Amino acid sequence: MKRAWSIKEVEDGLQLQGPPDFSYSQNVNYLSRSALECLYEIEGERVIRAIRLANKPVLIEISGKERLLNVKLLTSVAAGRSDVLAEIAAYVGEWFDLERDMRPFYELAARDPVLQGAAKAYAGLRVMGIPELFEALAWGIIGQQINLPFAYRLKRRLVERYGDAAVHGGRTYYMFPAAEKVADLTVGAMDGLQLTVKKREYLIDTAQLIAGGKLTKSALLEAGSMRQAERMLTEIRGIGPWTANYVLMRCLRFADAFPIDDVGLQLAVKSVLGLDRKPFKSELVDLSAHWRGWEAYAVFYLWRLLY
DNA sequence: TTCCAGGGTAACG
DNA sequence: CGTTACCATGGA
Repeated sequence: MKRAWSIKEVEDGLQLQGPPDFSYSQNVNYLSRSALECLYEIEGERVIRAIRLANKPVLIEISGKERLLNVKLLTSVAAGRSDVLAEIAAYVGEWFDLERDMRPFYELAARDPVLQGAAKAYAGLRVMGIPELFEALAWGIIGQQINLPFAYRLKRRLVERYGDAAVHGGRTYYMFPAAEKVADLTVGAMDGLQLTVKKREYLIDTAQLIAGGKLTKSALLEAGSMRQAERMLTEIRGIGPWTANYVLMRCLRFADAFPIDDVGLQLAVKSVLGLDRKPFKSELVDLSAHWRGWEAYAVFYLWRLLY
């Protein structure tokens, strides 16, 4: 199968050429949106993070310009360097959404009064992904019904207590905790994180499903349809429509995933349309009829107006 | 104190 | 199936 982007091995890592309608700086600007993020470090337009390969952290540093991404390998790899680089390329490709052809979205957005402003302002932005399923689900669960700065604080506490890390240049780079690690925790052990008891239960239950192989990305992708995958997720206690669609959007990359009940979406639409109240769900249903097939990108671009 | 934040469950028609 | 209480936690 032909990719819309290309991979080249170079001396210190990889050089990726992104697809059309991809802007490195737009996506890095998105990554910079919160100073509270704890899973990567941004310096100027360079991004450094640890990713999990064979359950061990490998450090990469990404830089780039326009459609180009340079991925520098900071961890020394003795054997199987090409295999490691291939896995890194796959991760970065998923993270930066390099596979998607976004032209249909931009055509649709240019004609849409709600989307056209954001689509123009952030042209080249992708739905930045969360490739690891447990990280995506956990981040969704953590973020339920709390404001974003607090959600970041909760994530940081969890990550610093249970996440594996790599040290480089005197700094510590954490990975999100492995599902296997959280699967073995108890509600009591998770005291002091400021997570509600319910959320702790949801996190542990979800971790156990993933660690036990009962919930996987491939099972969700092969569910047959987005609706089927959504059903698989919402059958899990603690994962409702919002969390399911959030994960389908950012991890499984369904372009038609749609967390319609999202407060951020409501606030963005309120702002764009100059309403004096949040839109009713029925209004969002009507507005989003124009977004069909691209709801996830519509939401992501609207969120970008806020954060 | 009240209201809100990138919701979810359970009970009830 | 759609509605409606009720829940949980910190911040403004």
